[in-house]
Amino acid sequence: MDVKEMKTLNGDIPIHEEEEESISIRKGAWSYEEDSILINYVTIHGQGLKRTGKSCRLRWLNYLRPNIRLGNFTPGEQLRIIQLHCFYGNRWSKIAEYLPGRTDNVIKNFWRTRVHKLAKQLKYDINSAEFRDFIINIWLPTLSEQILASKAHNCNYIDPSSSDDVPKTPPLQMDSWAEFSEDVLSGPVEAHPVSVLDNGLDFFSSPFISYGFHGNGKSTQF
DNA sequence: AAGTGGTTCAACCGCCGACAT
DNA sequence: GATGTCGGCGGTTGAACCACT
Repeated sequence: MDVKEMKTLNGDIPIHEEEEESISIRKGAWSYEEDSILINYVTIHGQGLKRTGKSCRLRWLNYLRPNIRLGNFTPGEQLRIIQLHCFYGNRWSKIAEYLPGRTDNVIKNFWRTRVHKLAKQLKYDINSAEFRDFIINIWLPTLSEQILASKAHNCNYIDPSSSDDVPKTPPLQMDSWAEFSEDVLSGPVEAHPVSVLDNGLDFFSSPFISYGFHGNGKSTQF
């Protein structure tokens, strides 16, 4: 049973999600009314799933709750993740606060699959200065180009991560980051295929987040 | 078509801190 | 203060899927 279901069991009118956020979580001893609600629910629905509360919670948070965003990360989201990871490290839940509708789990998966894979294929240590330079000098500028191209291509799209409700991306502590303007980071963002760049990078070779890197005898995708 | 290896991502695990008793 | 419970977090696993031979 999810939180919203519990809140409507009393026969009250359904609670809007905005209101839901403002309702404080009760702790401590259960009241008679709460016991009644729980008994009624189990009477109607049975004890239900052979799942732990922890498992149910995870399923709800990562997949079922309203406003969850599924699907591939946009260039803007990727840019923000990379930027935020430089600031917060592996604090995935913190990073997720800046990406509405995205969970810490999917961000973690993105980092561990796409980014680690890229580092491995380029034969860089994920924490090395060389890989950091690659990100700053090649990957991020390319993402920025894609974002700007998307802006030009689709003026009506609004990037959810740029809404006023989302915390601003924290300041980065590397000089190179200053080169990336707020204009790039705050504008509308959507993935669009981008043509081959003149430096030999072939980005967006698939409709999903998949890039090719050809150079120095290395060929990879991330 | 079948086998194999690589990739993705949802789910699980273990730890830790907060809180109630 | 001691103990137990629970939620949140980051790390890890494994099933499903995909690409290639």
